[in-house]
Amino acid sequence: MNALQLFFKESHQLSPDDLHFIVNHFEMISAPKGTILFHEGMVVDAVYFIAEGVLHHFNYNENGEKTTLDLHNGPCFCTDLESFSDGKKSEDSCVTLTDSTLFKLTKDKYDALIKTDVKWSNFAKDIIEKTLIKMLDQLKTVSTKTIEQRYLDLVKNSPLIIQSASVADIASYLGTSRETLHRIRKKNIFA
Amino acid sequence: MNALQLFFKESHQLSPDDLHFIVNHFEMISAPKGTILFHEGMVVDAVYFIAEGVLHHFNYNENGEKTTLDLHNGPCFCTDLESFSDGKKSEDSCVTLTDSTLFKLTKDKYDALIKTDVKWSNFAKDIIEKTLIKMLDQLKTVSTKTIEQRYLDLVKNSPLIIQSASVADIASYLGTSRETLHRIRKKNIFA
DNA sequence: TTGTTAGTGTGTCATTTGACACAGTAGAAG
DNA sequence: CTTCTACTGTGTCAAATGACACACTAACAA
Repeated sequence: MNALQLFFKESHQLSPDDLHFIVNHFEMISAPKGTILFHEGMVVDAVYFIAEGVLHHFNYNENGEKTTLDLHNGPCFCTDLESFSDGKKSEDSCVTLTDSTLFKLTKDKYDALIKTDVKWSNFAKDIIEKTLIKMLDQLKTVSTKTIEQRYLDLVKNSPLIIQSASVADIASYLGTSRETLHRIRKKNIFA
Repeated sequence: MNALQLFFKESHQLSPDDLHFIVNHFEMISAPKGTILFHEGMVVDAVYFIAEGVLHHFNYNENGEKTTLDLHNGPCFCTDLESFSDGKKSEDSCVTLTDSTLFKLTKDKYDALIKTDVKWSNFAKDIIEKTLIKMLDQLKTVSTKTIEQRYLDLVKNSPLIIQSASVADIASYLGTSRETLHRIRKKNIFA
């Protein structure tokens, strides 16, 4: 049983047949470090399930400065939803920071799946809803906790991200400068 | 035709019958300034459509400090999704800052609606998806733009929020102190 | 009227932060 | 091995920020 099946089995009650049916719509991809899932200017026509690996989701602001939007650590889904959903050109890019195992679901197959059965429409709704709850929580965390607290949480909960991403990218993710993150790290050598 | 019908008509293609059917599940509420939609500790068993009015969505962190999570300005939906979806006790509170017109959909009716027809399941999925895209954009804005830029955007796009919320609450929403927001306002008297 | 309360405007000051500069290091490529 | 490149570590300093303090105003109740 692969990571995708395990994820679906634990998060939703699906019969073995349903599990098999849904997983067969995904294509497994072994993506070495440095693989570009999508980049600025392209239409993102797939959603990826990250079974294993760390991914860097970023964009460039109007001054050409790189901003880290997210550091994904599987298992979780990853796409540019606005591009995937509306067919717009993406403003973001996403690259693997470690060798990764991904499962790709193309938009064609996704759309077909949604139309097949109420069950799959509700399935998609639940996944989107869970993602929204996660994002709302992230927004709450950003406005409530200090950068130091968030860094320590990251060290505790996602050591793989700390290992794989550069200080500059982590600093950008936390919304501070490379130097300030360095001060925080020096202060918390024990962590 | 009321604001809810107008919103649904513009955001989704619905037949007049469908429009009538869905809107009839909502209850219209005239909520004077100071009305509490939900508060910390209660299970939020309804989703609200804000037809008109400004609402303050906030919580208290572990130090007992009030943090503004959102300042809603209709037309838009408002609930504590995690509480509504999972039946958990809410950590947040939501209060009207102006006399408001709301449309309330209880969880019972929502659940029944979802089961009725694929159409309503997909309808809910689309609304949740749009909300998620909005939240992702908000998260991007928070990490990309300066507080001053965000304040000026707020003045430009949501003058009602600026008029209705206190300086302290807006500062908290932007992630800064009352005093720093005051400096920004002094610097931009023209705005 | 007089308190009372909540919110605003503003000055001072210590602290934090970001920007800049540069040395050190590790890994890749020749 | 040497060179190149990217990243890390670190010091200095000016600027931004938050905390504190207090006067002022408006709304409301006694």
